[in-house]
Amino acid sequence: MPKTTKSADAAPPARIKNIIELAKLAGVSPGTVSRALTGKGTLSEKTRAKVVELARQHGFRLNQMASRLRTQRTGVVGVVFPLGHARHQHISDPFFMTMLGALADQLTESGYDLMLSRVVPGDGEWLDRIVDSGMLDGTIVIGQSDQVDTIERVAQRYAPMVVWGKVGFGHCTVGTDNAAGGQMAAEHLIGQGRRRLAFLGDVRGPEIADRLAGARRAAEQAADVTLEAFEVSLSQDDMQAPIAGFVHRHGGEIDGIFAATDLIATTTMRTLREAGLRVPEDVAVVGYDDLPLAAQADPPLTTVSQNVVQGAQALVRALLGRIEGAEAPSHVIVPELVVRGSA
Amino acid sequence: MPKTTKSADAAPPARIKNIIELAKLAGVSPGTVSRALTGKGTLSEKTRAKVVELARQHGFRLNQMASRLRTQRTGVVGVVFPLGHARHQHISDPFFMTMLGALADQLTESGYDLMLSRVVPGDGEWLDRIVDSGMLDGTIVIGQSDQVDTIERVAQRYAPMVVWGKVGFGHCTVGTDNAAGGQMAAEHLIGQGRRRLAFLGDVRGPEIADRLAGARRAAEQAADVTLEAFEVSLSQDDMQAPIAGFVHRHGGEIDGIFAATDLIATTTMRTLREAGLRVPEDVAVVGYDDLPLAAQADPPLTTVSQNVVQGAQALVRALLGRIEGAEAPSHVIVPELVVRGSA
DNA sequence: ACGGAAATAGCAAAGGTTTGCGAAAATGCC
DNA sequence: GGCATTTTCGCAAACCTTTGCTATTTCCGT
Repeated sequence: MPKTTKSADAAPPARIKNIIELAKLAGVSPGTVSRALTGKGTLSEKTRAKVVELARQHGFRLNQMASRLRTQRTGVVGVVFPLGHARHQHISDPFFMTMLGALADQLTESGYDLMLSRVVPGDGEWLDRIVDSGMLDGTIVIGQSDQVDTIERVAQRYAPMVVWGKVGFGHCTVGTDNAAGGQMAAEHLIGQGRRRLAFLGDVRGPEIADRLAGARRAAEQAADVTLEAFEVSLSQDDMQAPIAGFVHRHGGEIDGIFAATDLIATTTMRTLREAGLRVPEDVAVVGYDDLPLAAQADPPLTTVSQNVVQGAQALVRALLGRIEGAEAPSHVIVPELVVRGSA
Repeated sequence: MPKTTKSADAAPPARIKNIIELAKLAGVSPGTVSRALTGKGTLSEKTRAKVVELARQHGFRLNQMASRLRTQRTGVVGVVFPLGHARHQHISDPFFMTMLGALADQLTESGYDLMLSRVVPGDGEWLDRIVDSGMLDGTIVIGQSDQVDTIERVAQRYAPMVVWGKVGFGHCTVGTDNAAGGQMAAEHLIGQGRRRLAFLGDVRGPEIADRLAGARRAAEQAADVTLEAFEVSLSQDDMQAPIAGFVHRHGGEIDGIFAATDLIATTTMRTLREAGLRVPEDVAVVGYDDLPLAAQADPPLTTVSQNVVQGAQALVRALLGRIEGAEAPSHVIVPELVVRGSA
């Protein structure tokens, strides 16, 4: 029977696969190993040190799946991007990616991991599947799309969920005041002397509808200003054609554009330029979101800032509160107009 | 004893919480319920339909945590971004975000969920903790940073892991030929008549070091071309100061810049412009990555494309192969120079 | 209607950890 | 040293599902 040498870091004899094997090795019970490794419960310092050291030597780590099953707590927050309308919108959509980055920074700092869950739109059960998966301590939904009913229904019975989007539904929401933001955008265009405005976007999402409503209000309050809305998909792949069509048919008639998102705005600016129209001289353009790409655009895009970082903070704070069982209220972020070169 | 009415969709009497309760309700055994709901094993169509219908009525879904514990298969792939050097680099780094978006699209299409795991750099155990968490079927590491040793060690014992970065280590890697890309960038600058070149980046990551090496090779092959390297952090927060210092001290001397990343390139262009230097007339700038922001920059950035989408495809394909137990080899992507306005 | 083959479903162990309860051991005090 | 108190640790149930094995039922052909 070969004696294991005691030389430091000799190859560990065999890989320990669970708490029971380690317990046997340490001469204690599995429960004690658990207490030593999780730091919960009370244990003598000597025993704890022995177990921890043994675990280190053998590279043993607790099986998370089992812990989580037992404790009913996962340390994972799900982030979902419903694609009700705009089916082609990818997860790589710039707004979602920006929000996701901010959320990831916030969540990891709070000790949570982040899971991007697959969303199969089409049936009304997608959100139920996610929240009932048993994998998540909480869920963050980015954007209501045309799924308000589903979200509302699930929120009835599932507390740890926070939604980014239009505030005012039954579920806990964080978002900017889209109507106010839309109004600011239109008022800025009007203040620059623009009189024939166009709105580009897809109003099936309630946030977008509010932006248009705000802009309408501004247009009505001003004298001799017209505002016409054109349907443009929010998805990068599908917006090209309607924008080209719009520029082709109406490019010469209008002098101010309010785009529902920065992505629509920058794409439109490029299309306008290709059509020989100058921004902002011939047509002024205002976007919405203030993504990093807005500042990088040429000319730099004037846009309504949603302040994504602040939004992510508010989302995470509200969600953590709800996970603890608190009654986190909805939260409205005041939008802010960022004036750059495009209008 | 109240009899439950049979009216369609009457409020479900009580929430079913596990397979056992449902089994009791259906008058079958738990095992049968499992077979009915997972579709595995063999079962009469009648029994299956009855159980599935009952589950639907009560909104019951299997507890994923328990299934996963039992089957030892999670359907989740971890994505990690090691921050060895460049501690301040956030998860919201544009390259990482772009890659993450492409990976998310790929993985969700293959039926996997994606988990962003928290990385506490500092000790050599961060990767062990992630792969041993028992939560993941596989792991994708984005960038080697200065953690090659750790990655190498873990790869020895943990097969389902694929790394984005420099190809040529022991672990399975997908990445562009950084030396070739660096050479292309420098050759382009030289071809434009530039003679006094600067490289901006942090060579502690092997990918970046290769880019510099490739550029060096190009400079040496040309007559009377100088190339000097300056250390600039890859992190958005920390690159400002060194770039400003570089422009201040050397802005007038050099006529061509090869930036290690698009982010460094665009930041440098902005700083140059603020210093009164014109791009590309006074100084030509070439980036690396070809992120979306490169096309949006002003002037549009000439850069070496890493083709992130193709890279994500290759990563996912290799990983899925390895999860199945296959021997997926490393894969080199040929970089491509994208000439735009900046050089 | 009967024998045998095939289909169906139940039983119970396994997957690995956590934790309330109680027993044993250690400590403190006189 | 003896008793009361506190600390420490083991036991076993619980978390919920999956699956190999086997017993039972169904079906088919004759």
